Amino acid sequence: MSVQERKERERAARERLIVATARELAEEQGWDAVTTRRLAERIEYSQPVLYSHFRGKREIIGAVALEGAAEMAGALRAATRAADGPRARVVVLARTYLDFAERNPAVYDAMFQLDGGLAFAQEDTPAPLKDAFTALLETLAEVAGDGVHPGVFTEVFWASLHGLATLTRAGRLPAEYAEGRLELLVDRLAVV
Amino acid sequence: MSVQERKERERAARERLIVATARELAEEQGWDAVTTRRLAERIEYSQPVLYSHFRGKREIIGAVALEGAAEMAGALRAATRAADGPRARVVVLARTYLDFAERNPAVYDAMFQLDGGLAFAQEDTPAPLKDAFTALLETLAEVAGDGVHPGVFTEVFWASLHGLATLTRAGRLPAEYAEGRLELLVDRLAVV
DNA sequence: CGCGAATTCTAGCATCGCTAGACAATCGAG
DNA sequence: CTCGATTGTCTAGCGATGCTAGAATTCGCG
Repeated sequence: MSVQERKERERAARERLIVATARELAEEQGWDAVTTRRLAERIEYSQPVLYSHFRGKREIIGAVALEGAAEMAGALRAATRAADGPRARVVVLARTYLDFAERNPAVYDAMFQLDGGLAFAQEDTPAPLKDAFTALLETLAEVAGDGVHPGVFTEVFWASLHGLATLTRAGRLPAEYAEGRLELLVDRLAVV
Repeated sequence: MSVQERKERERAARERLIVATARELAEEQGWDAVTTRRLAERIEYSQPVLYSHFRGKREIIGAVALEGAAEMAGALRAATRAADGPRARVVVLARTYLDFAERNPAVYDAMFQLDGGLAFAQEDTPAPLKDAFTALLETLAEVAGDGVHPGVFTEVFWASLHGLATLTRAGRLPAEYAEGRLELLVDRLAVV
C-alpha cells in the first residue's frame, strides 16, 4: 500500500506543479513563451516527463483552463452573493467577469481563446466548465425577462462579456469607456 | 519611365498574389498551415521574396485583415441599404456580420483574433478598419437611444456580435439557437 | 557585348513540439 | 543481501517553424 500510494501522491503533486508553472509562465510572458523546454526546466525535469502526464502542450493548456474555470465560478458566486437586488447582482457579475479576464489574461486565454482540447456545450463538457456557466446562469436567470429561455439569455450575455473582454484586452476597443460600456450592456440586456 | 514602372507594377501584382494566396491557404487549412515555406511554394518563389514585401508573417496577416475589413464594410453597407426601417436594418446588419465571420473564418481571425500588427482605436488605425467600424456605426447610431453616445453603443454592439461569432465558431456555444440569440440581442440592445 | 546593380535563391540558424532508445533507480523474489 | 526485472528518467534527435546571410543569377544600360 504505502509505497505505491506515496508514488501516486508524488506524481499528483508533480502534475499540479506542471500546471501551476505553466500558468505562471503564461501570465509572466504569454503562452508563446510556454515552451516544453522552458516548462521542463522550471519544474527541474526533462521534457519527456511532461508527456508522461499530458498528451501534449494542448492538454496542459486544458488543465490550466479547468483550474481557471473553477476559480472564476468561485469568484462570480462570491461576488454576487454579497450584492443586494437583481440589478446589483448582474452589475457585479459582469464586473467580476471582466475583472477576472483582465487580471488573469493567460488563464482566460486558456479557457476561451486557445485550444485546450476541451469539449464545450456538450454532455462530455468537463464539470468545471459547466459549473462556470451555471454560476453565470444563477444570477442571470432572474433578469432574463418573460418568455426568454434563461440558458439562451445567459449565452447572449456571456458572449457580450466575452467580446468586451477580448476586444478590450487586444486594444481593439479603447480602454477609457470600459465602465460605460459595461453599464450600457447591463441596462439594455437585463430586465429588472 | 517604362522599365521602372513595369517593375513596380509587377511587384505590386506579386504582393497581391502573396496576400491572396495566404488568404486562400488560411481558409483552406487554417492559419497554422500558412507557413512561409508553403506560401512561397504556392506563389512559386522562394521564401526570402516574402520578406522583400512584408516584414514577416504578422504583416501578411495584417494585409489579409485590411482586405477583409474593406470587404466586410462593403457587405454591411450593401445589406443595410436594402432594408426598410431601423430595426430591420439592425437585424440585417447583425446577420451579415455573423454571416461574414462564418463564411470567412480565416479572414475574420486575421482581423480580430490574430496579431496582424495593426493599430486599433487610435489615430493611426488603418483606414479600412476605421471604415468598417463606421459602417457599423451608420446603422447603429439610429438605434442607440437617447443620451447614449453612438460610438460607445456601437462598441458594445460590436463586442456582442464578436463574442457570438467567436464562441459559436469555436463550438463554445451550441450552434442550434444561433438565430434566437441574434434576435434576443437585437431586441434588447436596439432602441426602436 | 559586357559591366554594374538589382533581384532571387541556396543554405543555414535557432527554436518549436514531440519521441525513440539508452540509462539509472527501485522493487520483489530467492 | 543479491540479482534480475520493472519502472522511471534522461540524452539525443527528428521534422517542422520563422527568419536571414551571403552566394548566384538575371537584368538594364552604356
